[in-house]
Amino acid sequence: MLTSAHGLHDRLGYLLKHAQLELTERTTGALAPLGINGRELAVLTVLGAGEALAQQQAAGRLGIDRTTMVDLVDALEKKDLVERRPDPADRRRNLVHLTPDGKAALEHGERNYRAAEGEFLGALDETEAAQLKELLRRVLGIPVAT
Amino acid sequence: MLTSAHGLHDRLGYLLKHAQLELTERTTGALAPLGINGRELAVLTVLGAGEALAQQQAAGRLGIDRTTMVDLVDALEKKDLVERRPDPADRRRNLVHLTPDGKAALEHGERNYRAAEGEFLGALDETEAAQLKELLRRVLGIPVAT
DNA sequence: TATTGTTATACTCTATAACTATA
DNA sequence: TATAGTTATAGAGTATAACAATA
Repeated sequence: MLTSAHGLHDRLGYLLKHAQLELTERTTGALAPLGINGRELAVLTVLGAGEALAQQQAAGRLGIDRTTMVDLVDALEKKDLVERRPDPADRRRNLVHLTPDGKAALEHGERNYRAAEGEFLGALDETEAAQLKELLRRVLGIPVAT
Repeated sequence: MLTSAHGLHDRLGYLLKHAQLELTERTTGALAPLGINGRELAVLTVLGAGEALAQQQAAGRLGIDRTTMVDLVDALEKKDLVERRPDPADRRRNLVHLTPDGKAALEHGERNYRAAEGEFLGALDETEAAQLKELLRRVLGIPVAT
């Protein structure tokens, strides 16, 4: 049984699953002092990237469902990190704005997230870490940022 | 807004999540004709690696809970792919054996899984694909197979 | 008619606590 | 007392279907 677990450890599904589990654990811990989790930081990130987005636009960028977005925005609004405002141009839409607290949570969260990710990638040097991300982006068909 | 989604696409959590989602979709489709999914193939893999394992041993290798393993073995047993046999040396334990059908499902499933994984990694050449896996193994602290 | 947000509902994966039978 | 398996239950995260308001 020389290659006992080889079948498992050569499987990309296993590697991705356990990488995600461990990374989530680390980032959740790093964000807990801010009262948010990784999913919420991701929402704040897309909302803070440019002008305010409607819920469905934000959901699209995150690759989640619009019904899932409702609860996420609910939670962030309850913490006063975002604010729903009806779009004057199309009153079916809620434009979701970051509050000052939300902008602060985004900034601090971003820093804490980066630190946690860096620790998770501790076994790799910076070139290798960048390489890992680049390979994943290429697999997913995400164009290289210029 | 040149780097519009940069904040997201540079985040390992986002990349891992979406890689796993797409890979799961592909492998699920590739295994569906065999009547199993990726998790079940993983169980068959650890059970087929050497001598029969108790449920809790198999759960440990997969990194899942023993209570989760119960339902997985239930499902596989219902499909006649595995068989629970009390361990004569310790009758609290169930040794889970692959049936002939289970061995066939493992072999065919392994082939289909590899094919699906290969398609998912289609944007990479073989060296890069191996590199991606190796980087993930190092991050997870999985020793290199010799 | 079509779309945005919402609600209700359900399904998957997971874990915790309590039970049973064995040790 | 401790452990393997089981059961009941509950919590995330997700999606589908149906509804109200608006386009």
